[in-house]
This record gives sequence, C-alpha cells and structure tokens, in this order.
Amino acid sequence: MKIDVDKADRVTLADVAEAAGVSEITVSRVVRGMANVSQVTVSKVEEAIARTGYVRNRLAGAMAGAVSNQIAVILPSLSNSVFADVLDGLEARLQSAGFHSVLGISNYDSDREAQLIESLLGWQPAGLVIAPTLLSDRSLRLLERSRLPVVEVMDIDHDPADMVVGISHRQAGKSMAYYLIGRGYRSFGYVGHDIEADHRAAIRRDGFRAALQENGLDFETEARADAESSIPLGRRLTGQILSNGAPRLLYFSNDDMAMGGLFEAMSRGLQVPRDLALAGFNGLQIGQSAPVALTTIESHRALIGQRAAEQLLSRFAGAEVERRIDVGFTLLPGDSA
Amino acid sequence: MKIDVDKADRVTLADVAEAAGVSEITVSRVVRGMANVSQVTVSKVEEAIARTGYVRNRLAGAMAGAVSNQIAVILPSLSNSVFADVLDGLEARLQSAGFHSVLGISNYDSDREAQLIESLLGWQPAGLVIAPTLLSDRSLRLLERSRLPVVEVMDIDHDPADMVVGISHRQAGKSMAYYLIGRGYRSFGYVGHDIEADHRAAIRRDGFRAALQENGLDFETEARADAESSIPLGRRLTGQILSNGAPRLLYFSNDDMAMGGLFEAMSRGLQVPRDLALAGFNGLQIGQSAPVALTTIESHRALIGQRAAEQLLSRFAGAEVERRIDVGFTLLPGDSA
DNA sequence: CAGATCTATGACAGCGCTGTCAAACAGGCT
DNA sequence: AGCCTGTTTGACAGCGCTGTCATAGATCTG
Repeated sequence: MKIDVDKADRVTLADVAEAAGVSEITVSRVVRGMANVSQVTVSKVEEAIARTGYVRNRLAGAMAGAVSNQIAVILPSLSNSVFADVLDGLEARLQSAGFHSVLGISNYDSDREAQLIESLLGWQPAGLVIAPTLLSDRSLRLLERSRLPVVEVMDIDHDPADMVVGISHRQAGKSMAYYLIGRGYRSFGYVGHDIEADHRAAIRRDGFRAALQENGLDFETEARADAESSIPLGRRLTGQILSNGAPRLLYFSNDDMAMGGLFEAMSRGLQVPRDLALAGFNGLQIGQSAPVALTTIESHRALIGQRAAEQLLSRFAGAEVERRIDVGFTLLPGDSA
Repeated sequence: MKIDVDKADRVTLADVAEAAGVSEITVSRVVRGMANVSQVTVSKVEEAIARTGYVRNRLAGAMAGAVSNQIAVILPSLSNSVFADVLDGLEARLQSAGFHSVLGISNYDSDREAQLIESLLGWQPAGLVIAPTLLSDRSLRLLERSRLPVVEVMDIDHDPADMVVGISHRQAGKSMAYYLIGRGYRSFGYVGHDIEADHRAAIRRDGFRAALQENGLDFETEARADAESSIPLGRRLTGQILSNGAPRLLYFSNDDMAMGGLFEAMSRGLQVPRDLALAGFNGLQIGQSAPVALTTIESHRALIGQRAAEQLLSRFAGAEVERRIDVGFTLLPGDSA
C-alpha cells in the first residue's frame, strides 16, 4: 500500500482524511479529542494519523477561530533567578493545562518592553503575563484593545490594568524593619543595586525607611551602584561601607547582594551577627543553607507564577476572578540578624 | 472623520488599507518594511496604522507562507540556573534578530520531552533548540521529517541529529582530575545528585574517574541521592561523608552541590582546603565570590545559548554551518583545592 | 408505526495574510 | 515619437484548519 507522504512532504488533515476514508472535519474532531465521533471512526483515523505521520498545525487551527494555546510572558531578566522561579511555576501550571509560553525578556528597558508586547500580541496569544518594568501608555492601550486577560506579577503596590499577582514590596520592607527594630537594632545602613531599573527594590527600601522613620530612625549610610544585583556587587559595596565604619545592621536590596555582604564579612573574619548584622530579601536557597542562615523574607516566587497561571486558566473557563492576589511573604528569622 | 475600528474590533490589513486608500498588499509591504514602496505611500500607510491601532497578525502571516519567527526551546528545568543562563544567552541573540522562543520544560522526563517536541512543532517554528534528556526514536523521526534546523545544546559527547553546541563533559571531568592529581591529591570522594536523570553529570563523573584510573586511583567513597542538585543536598551528603572519615578531596557533581559542601565544612570549622579540599563544575558566580573561591570549571552557558542562536540564524540565512560546536570550558583554579 | 430525538458525518465558507503575476506609469534613449 | 527599463501598485488565489449548518441514519415514544 502506497502512503502519500512524499509530494509536498507536509502532511495535512486532507491527507489523513483521504488515508482514513473520512472527511477532513472528522479527522479534525478526532485530533481535538471531541466526543461526537464513533469509536470505529476514531480508530481508523488514529491509524491513518500514525501511518502518515501527521503533525497538527496549530497555526492554522488558531487562525480558523479556535483560540491559541500560547501565553505571552514578558520578564525583565532571566539571569536573576527570581524570574526564572516565577517562570518555572508558571510553566508548570500552564503545561499541565496544555498551554505554552512565548517568552520575551525586556532587560528592564521599558521601550523594549513595549516592543515585546506589540510583537508578542501579534501571535494572538490567549493571555499575557508580565513582570512590568514600566508599562507605557501605548502598551496599556494595546493591551486594553486586545481584550486579552493580562496578569501583572511580582508587586501589588499599584493598580493593575487587569489582574495582578504578587506581594506588597512596601509591606515586605516595612515588616523587615519592624522585626529588626523589635530585635533591638537601632543603627542601619542600606546596600543596593540599580534601583532605578528595579523599582520593586526601590519600593522595599522606601517601606523599610518609612518604618525606620516612624521610629525616629533613618539609614546612616547607603551604598548603591547602577548595576544589576549580584553577589560580587554586594561584596564590593559592603567592603566600601566597612572601610568607613559600618552601621550595626545592613539592609540589602536582595539576597544576592546580602550573600555578597555575608561573604565579605566572613572574609574579613567578622562574626555575623555579633560584629555586623545582615538582612536581605527573597529567601533564596543559598541564603538559607549558608553557615550563617540569612535573615530575609521569603517571596514565594514559584507560587506567584502558579497563581498567575491559575488566574488565566479560570478566566478562560469563564469564571469571575479576583483582580488582585496577594500571595503573601514569610519572614525567615535566620541567624544573620 | 470616522475611523472604522468598532464593528468587529479587530483591525485588519483591509481596514488599514481602506483608511489609507491603498491596497492590502501595499500595507503588508509597509508593515514588513519592504523596499519597493514609495515614500509618500509609506507615510500615508504609517499614519493610517497609527490611527487605526493596527497590530500585525503573525499567525496569518506565518500561515500565508512567510516563515514563522518563533523558535521552539526545550529545557529540562529552569530552577537550575544553568538552563536559565542558556536561555538568557539564547533569547538575547534571538530577540535582536526578531525571533521569539516558545518554551517547553521537560523536567528530565523523556516522555514529556517527546510530547513537547510534537506539540511545539505544531506551531511551525522556524527552528528548535533542545537540551536533550533522551531523544526518543519517535522524536527523532518527527524532527527529521520536519526538516527543521535543530540545535542540541549542552554536551557534545554524542552524535547530534542535526547540530550540537556545548562542551565535552567527559573532557571536563578528566581535566579536573588531571589538574587535581597534578596538585598532589591522591585521595578522592564523589558527591552527586540524581545522575540517572542528569546524564551530563554522569559523563563528568565517568571522565573524572577514567582519569583517576589512568593513574591507578579511584573514588574511595561516593555519596549520592536521587534528587535534583541543590545546596542543601550537597550539605547533607557532605555531612554524611565527613562523619565516616572523609577522603582528602571531594569532587561534586556541580557547583550547587559543592557550595553545600563548602558551607558544611565551614560550619564544622574545617579549613578549606587544608582539612578538606573541594571541586565543582559550572563556575557559578556564587562559588567565585565565596570566602574560599571554589575550584571549578566554568561552562560558558550563556555563550552556548548565543552560539546555538547563531547556528540557527546562519542556517536561516542559507549558510553552511558546522554541525558540532565546542565552546570550550575554562578551569578556574580557585582556593578550595 | 409516524413522528420526535439523538448521534455521526460532511459541505462550505472564511480566518488575515502573502506569493505570484500582471499592469500602470515615469523616465531615458535613439 | 517609439521603445525599453525600472519602479510602484494591485488582483487573486490559497496557506490548513474549524465554526456553522445541513443531512442521513439510528433510536426512542406513545
């Protein structure tokens, strides 16, 4: 028996239909697992699919009116493990529901972000998840007009265009400050990375500072650099501060930076927290496994991804959903402060 | 002047064409930035696009024959920063060339991997990048029939279906062993994570061991667990080994594990490398910034991603490309061994 | 057993775009 | 003027699929 696979090489529904002796639409129904096809026909078609090596063309499917199963995802960076975690959680839920993510990385650049939105929208995705850097007006208009379910993730300190899943970074900053003040600390310094680009870090810092000021305190020193957060940067800036007589406690823009601080302290033979206390943010594994466990705040990142996925999925299912989801954070006391 | 945006809400080429008083195909040419359109017409069309809020539908475009600008990417995991780094490098190159990646995460499961391949192929991507767990025969046949440029990434210790970019993990293992033997070490132990799932870690271990055996040596102890690599796991297993009289040097399946080892040693007040020497693999930032810099091998991961992207891009450009690209690795001497 | 109700299948149009080919026109040259 | 070349524009078909509506049997009901 000759199988027609050669001539144009691309096997279409029509080819399978012919091979199975049924109509295209019937094959389409089988492929999509629809109920109203007889068992006999299903087997015939499945056999024909196997025989011809048919691969579903989702492009055509999506065009013909069925919705796409693609979700556009826009993140500022992947080298920061925080976003990789969010993506991981997101993917896990999406995949199990049969969706794929189409990825865009904005590099904390809001023009890039706008471009990505437009470009990804062109694929007619079913939904969009974004960890926004700064949503331009143009982007917002595009999103609105697209009528797409949109989930902003990470911080819920602003009004979302549609839905938002994350935590309040302002509260996270304040909580840490309250905790530390409660522990008796009165002398604080701040060590941060590029806070212009990473506005969530800025919000944490503002929250922390607000809590200090409520208690008549303030940062005594700050060390900042216009670079992405990293362990070496944390180390370098901590070194700078230590050279000029350090405050009692250093609050870091995140755990990467704080690990740098911890390493610098250890290298100088300082006892943490006796000689210098440290606090970070994120609850990265590394900080919790360190010889001196980092005092920090766990920001349930994978959970944020999962909940974002779930928001989309229930929206697709036609359910009414909450616009703002606070997944909450957990203060990890650690031993560094 | 009334603008037709309301009725079906979705603005199409036809709408723009009408608004600009030209034909659809002319608008299409402007949108795609083709040369053969007069300057006057271009401005008219651009104005109409702005006015109507047109967003290009790439689905339809890809269907109508122009190729897709999507690249399917399949990785085993994202919680492992190694793959996030590869993806980061890949995305950077792809984005600047106007491509997007569609992501699939296989979780080191080869059935899942096969499913993902088929499913992503359905989007008619222009190319595929995969860090394979185990390419099934069915997957290989699918890939072959699709005639898609395929880049396997990470290890080049096998014959690729099409192209491969990475390093020889066997050589990486051997190189580290040679280096350590050269430094005078003669007593070795191995600490590893789930080596069944992560075959690249297994190859490194085999390479390391082969080099030991060439010198009449072997691992004196091994500690392994069937879990993903992590700092806590490295810590736990190192703890186990140390309780039973440790060898002089521990070779870890990767830097995460090795950092766990380093932390455990520090917690026990051991001097590294005097009391215990450690070596890892990957060259993660964390290891290099630690108080005792980790002796390890830098596996240029972002570069692997970039080169993979470049392979695809030159293939698209019709160029003849090498099937196997070895990006090489760099031994980082560190202070831990 | 006529009529009502399901179930299984198919015909047809069209999603929004681009490749192909053809036409209209401007200018250059003899 | 007549022919040629190059530029700019458009008509048309069709990519592969699915939504809609129609139809042919099969099954049920009183």
